[in-house]
Amino acid sequence: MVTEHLGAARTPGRPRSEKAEKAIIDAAIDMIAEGTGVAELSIEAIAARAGVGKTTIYRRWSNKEDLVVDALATLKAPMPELEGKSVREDVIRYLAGMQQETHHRRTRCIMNIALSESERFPHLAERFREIAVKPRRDALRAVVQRGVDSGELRADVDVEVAMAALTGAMIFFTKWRENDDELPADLPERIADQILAGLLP
Amino acid sequence: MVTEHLGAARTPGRPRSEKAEKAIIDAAIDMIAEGTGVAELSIEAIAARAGVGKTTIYRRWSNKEDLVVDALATLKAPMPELEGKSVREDVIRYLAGMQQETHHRRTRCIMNIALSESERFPHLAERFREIAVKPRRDALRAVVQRGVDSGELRADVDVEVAMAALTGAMIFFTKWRENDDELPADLPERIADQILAGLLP
Amino acid sequence: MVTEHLGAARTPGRPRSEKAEKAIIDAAIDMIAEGTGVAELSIEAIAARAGVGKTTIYRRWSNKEDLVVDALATLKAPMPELEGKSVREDVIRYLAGMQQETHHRRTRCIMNIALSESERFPHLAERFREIAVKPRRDALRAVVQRGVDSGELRADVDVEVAMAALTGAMIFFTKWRENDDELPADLPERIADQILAGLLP
Amino acid sequence: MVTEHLGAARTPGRPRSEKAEKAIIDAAIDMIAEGTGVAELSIEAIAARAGVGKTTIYRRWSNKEDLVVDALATLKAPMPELEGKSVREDVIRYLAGMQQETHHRRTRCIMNIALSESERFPHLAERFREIAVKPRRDALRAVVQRGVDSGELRADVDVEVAMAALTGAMIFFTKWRENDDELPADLPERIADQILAGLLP
DNA sequence: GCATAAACGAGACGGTACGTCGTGTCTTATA
DNA sequence: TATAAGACACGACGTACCGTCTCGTTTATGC
Repeated sequence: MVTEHLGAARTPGRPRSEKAEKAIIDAAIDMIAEGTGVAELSIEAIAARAGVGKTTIYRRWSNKEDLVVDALATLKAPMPELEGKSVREDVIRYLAGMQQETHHRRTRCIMNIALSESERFPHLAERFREIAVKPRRDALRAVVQRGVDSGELRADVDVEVAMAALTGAMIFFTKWRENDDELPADLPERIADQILAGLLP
Repeated sequence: MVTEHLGAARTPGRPRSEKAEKAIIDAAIDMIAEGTGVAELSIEAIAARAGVGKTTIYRRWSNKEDLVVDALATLKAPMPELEGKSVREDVIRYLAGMQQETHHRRTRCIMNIALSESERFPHLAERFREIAVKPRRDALRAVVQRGVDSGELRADVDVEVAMAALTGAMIFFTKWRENDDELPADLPERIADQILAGLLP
Repeated sequence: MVTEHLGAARTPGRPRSEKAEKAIIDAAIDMIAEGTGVAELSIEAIAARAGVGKTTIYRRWSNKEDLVVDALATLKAPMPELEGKSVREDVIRYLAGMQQETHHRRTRCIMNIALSESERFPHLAERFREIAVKPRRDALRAVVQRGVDSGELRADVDVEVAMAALTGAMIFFTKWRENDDELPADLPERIADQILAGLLP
Repeated sequence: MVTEHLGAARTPGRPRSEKAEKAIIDAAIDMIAEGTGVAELSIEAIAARAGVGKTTIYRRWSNKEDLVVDALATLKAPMPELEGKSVREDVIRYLAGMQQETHHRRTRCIMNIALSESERFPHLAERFREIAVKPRRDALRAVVQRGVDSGELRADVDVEVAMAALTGAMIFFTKWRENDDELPADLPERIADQILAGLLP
């Protein structure tokens, strides 16, 4: 890469079509967003939808998984702004962001895929963590750490455990709630306040 | 069943073989435990492994999901005893139970299946919640409620949120930890203490 | 076969569908008769035309060639009656039969296939010889031999060479004539008479 | 072409490479000689074998058949000398030539291709007739005609039928003999004598 | 000598057919 | 009536070539 301007090697033959690549990824994302599971995704269908020969897909990705990984990578995960005045405010905003994401069809599907296929498609899961989970985690960690540093939170707070409790609680409600009722609107506040305050009298 | 000895109506023809049924379910469980995802589970393979015709499977279950549901039902989820002297002790024991389950290959696979396929196989998820999640949830709820009633915990504790925080934190570590290092042995204590104490000074 | 009534082995499972088999062979024959060469014959197309899964074809024949062999076998080649009063009359009738066969679309196609694909599909050629060529050859040999025996032909006639000359001459006109003009109607007589009479003065 | 010496327009750009052309034809011939049927001949393989791009082939020939036609044209068919003293001698020499050709691997393959693919590749067949069949046919016709003119043969001999009988008989033995035994060495004599003498007493 | 322009190798492109596998249904003989 | 065995129509798999289409490079001339 560094030496490219010095006459770096150029592969001979016709270069791969970026248009085709985009069409393939778009088709895959659309189908996933429409509810097709990764396992149900057929290369044949993606090719047909993208108006592309199957070979053009196999030339780029040897697995369905690799394709989906690349597809996921194109999805920019919008991040909530967490520059609030207090830890409580930021945490609530963060949790509210999580809660809201379950409403957007596209985000929800992608997230579900990422979460639910992780066991079977480890590459996929890892990549998802990298592009979607990690930035959020880092943002939340910064919020908590800032609280510890400023004295807003206790000095002996275990940052990782605190993050796990906050995030885990919301995920728990989102994914394993017992009925399909809408989540209460004040859930972020309730989670934040309770974890901040603790359970002890 | 109960009235059978009274000469009640008996369906004519050859009765279904319990042996076959057991063989099918065993085969399915084994394959899942060996890492085969529900989607990858092929009826053909189950039949071959169980030494059974495919018809014999389809006669009993109309689809793969129903089969897996029944297979799951045969797995008795051992519950930790939560009759400890304090809320803290019980919570730690509960979390430790969760953590340990991730070590047993079989339990882990089953749990992963149940968790990860929930989106695509809703019946399966529901059934799993019923036989595996609910009893635990109830047990934990009882522990927390007991704490509230006894004054060991604050009176205004939101029991559901507390449960979500405790369970969610552990799941978070179990499923979304950043590296594959062994979980620290004192994780249950750390989670319990932090959530009990809260984050505020 | 002979001992079948004594309790011969019966393969378990659903027996192969004769209807499907017939549909496949019919489809193949039709496509060949319509001018599709053996090499151009696609299993996919045969299956579609026969309303049959590809597997059903592959289950029966491992090669396209084997399929065509069996297809050919179902074609009964009608034989001319050769019970005439003289060798000359029988020979002319025989040659006229050959000439006529080139007019019937179906017969012609089959024959062409058989002849033209023989190099690449040896099984096919062998089978064709067996069911189509040999009976005719035998019939002609009988005619010539009868002539020798009866004194109608010379005693020192080389029967095989005589047959080759007669049949070969007609094939030569049929397949390698220089233009596509219709063959003259009196060709059988001309060939027969000339070969019977010889070239010497 | 005609005006070239007048300084006519010369096509600009790089001229076609004769080397490439030769390499392509050689590759094609080799593959045919090795037993590959025309239908099995893949342009891809020819290009690879010739070390040439596929475009270079398609630029010269619009289809496989045209390529093979040109390939065949490069094969000079050696003709037997037929300047013998008698018709009998020349005919025997001619037939012996046919018989021998079936021994040379290369000749045999080419001939087989030409014969067997004629139905499906009409251009090919026509060209083959032109470069390989017609000269021989003409030579044989001259021999027979010479016999008729000189009185060595009967005046009323049908030259075309005589040629068909002679050539056809040999082809018949060559291509449709019942077993794979070696052809008898005296076959040319036997055919010639029998056809010259006729079958009648 | 240097621009022009076609031919060149390489290889990607949209397709079609390949032969295999798994689906869920069906059809046998046997229990 | 249930069973095992296995055939059935269907549809997706991943591969091989098809004939076409870019690429960057090479190789002849004509200015």
